[in-house]
Amino acid sequence: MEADKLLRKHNLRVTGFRKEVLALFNQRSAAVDSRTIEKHLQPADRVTVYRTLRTFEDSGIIHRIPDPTGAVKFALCNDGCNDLAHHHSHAHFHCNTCAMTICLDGHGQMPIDLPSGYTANDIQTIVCGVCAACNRAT
Amino acid sequence: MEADKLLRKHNLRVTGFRKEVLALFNQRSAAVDSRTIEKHLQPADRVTVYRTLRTFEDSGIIHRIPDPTGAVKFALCNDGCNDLAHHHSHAHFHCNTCAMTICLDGHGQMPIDLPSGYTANDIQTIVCGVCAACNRAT
DNA sequence: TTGTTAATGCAACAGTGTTGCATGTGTTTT
DNA sequence: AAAACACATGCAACACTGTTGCATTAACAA
Ligand SMILES: [Mn+2]
Ligand SMILES: [Mn+2]
Ligand SMILES: [Zn+2]
Ligand SMILES: [Zn+2]
Repeated sequence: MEADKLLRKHNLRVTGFRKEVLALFNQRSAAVDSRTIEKHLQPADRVTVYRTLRTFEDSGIIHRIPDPTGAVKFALCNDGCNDLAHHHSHAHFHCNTCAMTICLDGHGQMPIDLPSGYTANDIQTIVCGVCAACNRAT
Repeated sequence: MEADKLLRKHNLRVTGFRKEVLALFNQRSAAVDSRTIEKHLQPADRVTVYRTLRTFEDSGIIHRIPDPTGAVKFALCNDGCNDLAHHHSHAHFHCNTCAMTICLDGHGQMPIDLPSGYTANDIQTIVCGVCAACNRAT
């Protein structure tokens, strides 16, 4: 979606920086971390990057993807997410070689037995392995 | 397993600090983070805590459990893990209320379709919700 | 018991993310 | 179009997590 429309739809002010961040998300197929935004949108203040990411996440524009190394990345939400709730049921893939992370759309979750008294809100699955590019390079 | 035997089995020197860390893991059913070890085993040097955790992880004594908030916790490996490889196929539960994390043993993983050329080594599943204690407290 | 090797403690540092506050900009109202 | 308002940004300072180098101490083998 057009950056202007997307921001207005989520009741956010349309600023140059936010449009640039959205453009960066759109031109990348992989998930993006704050450092990448900071470097790519020079000169970008680290604080502004973090606040923008938090605003986008709180508004339902992007979702947070922690990878198994402890790093945190973000990707655009497909649709239907807003300030009230995110609803994703997709897994993520993390490449152990190049650290790239992508969303894996289109498959459900296996039911999981929980101990008595426990309730589940959300199930997050991270598949770790080697991506196509890194497999070819081997 | 006895701390001494466990350490020797993994070719690690038996030190007081390592035995105390293992005792802490044994007396807790939930996963443990570095901060907890540091506070509980006063006076414990932060660097020593991190190096001990890394050594234990590299040796196959504990495994790393990143939770969706970005925090990292650790839990004892059941068995069969060593310095060459960890083999776990269990999910983890993270309580959104009290931030407690536990291992969920005894169930497999659903097969996941990957894009062409991608290969998977490991699948990590994190179930987020509310634990029994927090549900009762509501 | 002696010597070798590894573990620990301390200091300093890097990276990530946060807060307070002043200033600038987008949006709405008049 | 101008003014007023609310919010976004930039800067400085800080907290937290984790790492590295180096000197000292402790484990263990000979
Ligand atoms: Mn995703
Ligand atoms: Mn586990
Ligand atoms: Zn890769
Ligand atoms: Zn809880």
